[in-house]
Amino acid sequence: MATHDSKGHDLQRSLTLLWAGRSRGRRGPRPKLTVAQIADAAVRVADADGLEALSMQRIAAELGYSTMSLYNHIPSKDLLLEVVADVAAGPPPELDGTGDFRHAVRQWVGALWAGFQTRPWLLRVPLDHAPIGPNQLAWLDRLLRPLLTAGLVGGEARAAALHLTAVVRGTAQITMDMAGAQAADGSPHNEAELAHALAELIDPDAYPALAAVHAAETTGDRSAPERGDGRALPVELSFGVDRFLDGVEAWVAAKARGG
Amino acid sequence: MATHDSKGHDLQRSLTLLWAGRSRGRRGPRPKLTVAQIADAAVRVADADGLEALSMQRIAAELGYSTMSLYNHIPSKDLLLEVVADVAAGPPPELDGTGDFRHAVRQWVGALWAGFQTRPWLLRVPLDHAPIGPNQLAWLDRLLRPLLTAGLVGGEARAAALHLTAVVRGTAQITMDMAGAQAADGSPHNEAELAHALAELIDPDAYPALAAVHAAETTGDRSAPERGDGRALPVELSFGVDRFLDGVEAWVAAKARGG
DNA sequence: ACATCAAAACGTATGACGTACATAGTTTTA
DNA sequence: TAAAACTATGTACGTCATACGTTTTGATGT
Repeated sequence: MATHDSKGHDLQRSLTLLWAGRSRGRRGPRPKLTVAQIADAAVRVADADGLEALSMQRIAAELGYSTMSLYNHIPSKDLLLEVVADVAAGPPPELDGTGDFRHAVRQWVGALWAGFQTRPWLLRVPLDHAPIGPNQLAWLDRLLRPLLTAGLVGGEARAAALHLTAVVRGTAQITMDMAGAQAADGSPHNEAELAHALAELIDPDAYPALAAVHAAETTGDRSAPERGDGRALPVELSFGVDRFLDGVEAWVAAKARGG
Repeated sequence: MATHDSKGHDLQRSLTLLWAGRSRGRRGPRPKLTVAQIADAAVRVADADGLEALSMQRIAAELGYSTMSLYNHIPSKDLLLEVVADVAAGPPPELDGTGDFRHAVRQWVGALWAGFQTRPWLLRVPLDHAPIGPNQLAWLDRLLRPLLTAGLVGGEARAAALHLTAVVRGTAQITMDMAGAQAADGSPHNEAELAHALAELIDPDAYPALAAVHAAETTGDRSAPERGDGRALPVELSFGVDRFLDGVEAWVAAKARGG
């Protein structure tokens, strides 16, 4: 009854594992296999064949060890995945510190987006608590810097950072999975086929707004929502992020005026 | 070689399954078991014990059928999950059409957020392509309406809708998973413990901005980022969404002035 | 140099999973 | 009534995470 089966969620274990704070007992052979090596191998496997191919057996094979040897260094696959996610995230980009906070934020967004392009499987890693890995924290820190210099105070900056992180994550999940699909085999259900198939389902009575938008995009009326102020951002993100930054700027300005 | 193993991604199948366009052959016994029944049972299981408990055997047991019977109505578990996700999403909320687009958008955001609270497992369902289920489309349509009346044109409204959907999804994923953890067993690693444990890891040299924000929030300096203009939205969302809406409003106003 | 012994590595085993396949059963049409 | 078309079931296979018991290893205390 006490053990609700429930995944451990052992925060302590997660932390020590993520931060490599191994206690290293005194006796016995020094481990030739390390958590870092295991995580690296896992990243290699996921990069090659996706997250669903990332089995303990596969990782062990990659390293030339037996499956169960891995469990001498990590307590479970779930915990390993946390480490893997942090390792795969890598260090955050260096941003321009030249005062233009919009530019810096856009750089950060672009870098995170690019990361998800490079490793789509990162989006499939189930996250079981707020990010606490060294790299995850570094990414967060890098985003907070321009937000703070822009004039946001603690709580606001935190909220804005959450907003931006969520946008990139969510947008990537929603828009990107299609890409993986068409590459799979020769089946040509590209964007065109989907658009066509959908068009027949969108009953203008049931979905008036959707039909209107769809119609507008099919004809030449595509009033391009890109732009901003020039610097490159993926189309899926630019409009939303730019509007958000407009709002943040206005907020800061209003605060300054107000006192 | 041609079959890259790759999951089917059979768009046609997905569509006909999602839209219940069963061809219903002429001969043979009328099926007593339907896709809808299976999906409902699946939702029941996921609601009760989470997505990881959602096995074909479990669904079959729930319905009193053998495991393999399910495969007479659905081609694979992946496809079933698509249907389940759409069913579980349910119909979108009715929004105020009283001209206040901000209010309507906030209502929508709040409803989606509430949905993810009610069914956290929806966030774990892997999405393999853009939403094409009836309910998913209905949600999208409902969001597009206030955005269009606000003055956004086709592509902009689409981008804004994507932005908002992504924000809610992403924010829910990032902030919410913690909640499930503490409920599991008696282990008391609540927010407090995590905050404490983290505090020791946040080296101000390595993470200056993060440390600053953290410090500001620990002392009484919590300049609350909530507010907006009063209507209830979850704290995690309100600041970001309100800033975004500010930006959208300004954008529309600028367009109106510009011609 | 040698004995000690914790830790590393390995092999085997278990139970759950998705689903291919062959079979048996049932109802509608010809 | 016979055949066709479809549903339901049971068995079987391969893969998964991981518990457990055994063997191997090599740094430490003597």
